[in-house]
Amino acid sequence: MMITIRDVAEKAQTSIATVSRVLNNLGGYSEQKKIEVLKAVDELGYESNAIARSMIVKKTNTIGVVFPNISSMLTYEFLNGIEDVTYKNNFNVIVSYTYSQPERMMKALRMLYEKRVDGIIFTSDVVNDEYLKYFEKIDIPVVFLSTKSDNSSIPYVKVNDFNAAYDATEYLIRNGHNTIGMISGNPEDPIAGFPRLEGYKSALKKANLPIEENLIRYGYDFNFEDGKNKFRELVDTNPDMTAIFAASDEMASGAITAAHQMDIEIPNQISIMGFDNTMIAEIAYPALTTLAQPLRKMGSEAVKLLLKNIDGEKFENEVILPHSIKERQSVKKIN
Amino acid sequence: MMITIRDVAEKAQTSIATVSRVLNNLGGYSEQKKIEVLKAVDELGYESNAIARSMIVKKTNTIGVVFPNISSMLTYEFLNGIEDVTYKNNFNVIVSYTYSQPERMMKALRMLYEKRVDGIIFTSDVVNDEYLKYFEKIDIPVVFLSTKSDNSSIPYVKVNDFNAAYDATEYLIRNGHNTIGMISGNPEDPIAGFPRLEGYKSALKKANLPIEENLIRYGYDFNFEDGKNKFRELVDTNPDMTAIFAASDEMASGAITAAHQMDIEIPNQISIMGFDNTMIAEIAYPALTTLAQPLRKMGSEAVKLLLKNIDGEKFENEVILPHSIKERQSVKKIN
DNA sequence: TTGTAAGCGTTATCAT
DNA sequence: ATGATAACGCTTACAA
Repeated sequence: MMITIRDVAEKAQTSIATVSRVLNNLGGYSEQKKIEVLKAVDELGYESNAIARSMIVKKTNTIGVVFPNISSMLTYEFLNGIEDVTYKNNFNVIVSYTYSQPERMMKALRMLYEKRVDGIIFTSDVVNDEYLKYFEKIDIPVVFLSTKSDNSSIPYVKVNDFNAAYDATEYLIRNGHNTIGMISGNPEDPIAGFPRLEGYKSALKKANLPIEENLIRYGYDFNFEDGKNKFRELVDTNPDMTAIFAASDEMASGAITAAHQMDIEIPNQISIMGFDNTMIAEIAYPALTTLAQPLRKMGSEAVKLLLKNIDGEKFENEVILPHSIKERQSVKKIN
Repeated sequence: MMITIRDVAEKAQTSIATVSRVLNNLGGYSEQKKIEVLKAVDELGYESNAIARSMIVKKTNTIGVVFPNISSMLTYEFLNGIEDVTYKNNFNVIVSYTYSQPERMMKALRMLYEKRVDGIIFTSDVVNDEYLKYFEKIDIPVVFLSTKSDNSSIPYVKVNDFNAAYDATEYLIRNGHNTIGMISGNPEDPIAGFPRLEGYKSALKKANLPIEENLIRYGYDFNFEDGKNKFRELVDTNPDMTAIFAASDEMASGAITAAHQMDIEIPNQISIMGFDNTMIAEIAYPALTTLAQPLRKMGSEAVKLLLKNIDGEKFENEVILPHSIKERQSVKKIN
């Protein structure tokens, strides 16, 4: 049935030990043996069994990645960045979607541990104590991607969300806006919610602009629908508002769609600034000026960090990647 | 270090066989023993090692999914549909992106085989003989998702792309358009290219409309940029054209963006019809009327088919899912 | 009901 | 340079 190292050894008239040696380039065999073994491998079409190997070497060359229910685009970009470097390092990646449900997360984590993945990338979700305790228990390298926890020394890679939101807001101010609304995500979200909200407020304060609660609306999922609804609310109650900063491109594009429906011209009447710089920003009309996160790079850096950890090398306990402002057409410069 | 079934047996004062039995609910032990074992498991925090189990039972409860470089949105929807049912069935999924490069595909396939996945979902890519030969060799259940091969009896799940494109074009005709351009993908693509093109032509023919090569443009990646460029070409050389059918939402949204730049009103001057019904269709402005594929469902059906195959149950060798037309605002009815 | 022991397909240790 | 053989952590006959 399945061709094993034994079949190869037999065909090459040698022992399984020698076959293993040549297959793993360990040396300690004659050139002659090597040729015979390789020939047998080729003729039999033998391919080694990583499961059996894993048992011995205690390494599966597989990592797990858990995603909550975040934007499809974010997921895609992260995953691509991740897969790019795992591929180069001969690792595979198991993905799980958890929809931010703790039971689902725990089951996913347990399955990953059962399969003895060498490491885990935990993405964009809030980190609770149950997860941390489990990470501690299973003692597998973990890195947080676009999230972090103050109760843990697990390394993370992200942008500085506070600074990013500050810069985005400051960009609007610099371009002549002084009544700026915000479509925030869930303010309880310790990454994409609270810090971005605070960054917005901080930029306002720095410019001596008042912080009005009425100019702030809270979505809960950073999604298109939220953006649409919150835009309407914002416009209905803030006639003087000239710009809106949305905490995600999806929300920003929802806002733009709502604007079209309300016959409000973007950016002439109201400017909109997004966050993320996913493909959505380009597709929206007008195309979104947005705060760009290096999403793919965040993914690949997370894996690099994880692999260092797995290999027992020294690794950073935080990597903050630079953000930038991508100018397109959704913000009017009114200087 | 690692807690094994041995530790549990020792602590529970019994044999590893009995521990295994209660862990797997095999019966053949006293209630008393069961309690003791479970207690030991709990106290030690034992979690079984799927790798070791896989060696014996020759099943990893893992499937592999290979994606080419198709649209991020398609990938996301497929993967979600897939993961939904694997999760329910206690399977994990390993994803690989191949960028449609045969060497990369072969490496990915080999890695999946090395890890002894129980099945493979092969998505949206053209199937060459090398792949087919490898599938035959490794003798692992495979299902094609949104692709197929005439040289193979490997089962597939997809929509009927010819009919779908026919219906999309017929919809435009029915709504009063008679000079209809097409932004096709690569016509060599046996799934999203050729059949959709033929469906378009067939609908034209059926309505006694001429098929003009000048009304057809070929992108190569079904992407946004292609859509932009091909729209311009089409408009520049076809003053009478009132509608365009694009073979993907991404191309359609590219067309819309180009239209905005050229000050062409959609749908008043030109109607645009997309294909896929991804989130992009909703974000575009005007929102895309498009031919909807049940993407998530396609993913989940593919897994169901695969799992049946893995479990040795009877399975269909093709499942064609129904498509539909999702009306939004990008097509004008000029009756 | 329970335990002993033989694998599963590798790698790694130890002789030779 | 080579080959036996003992792990690895489980499941599963087979005995008792």
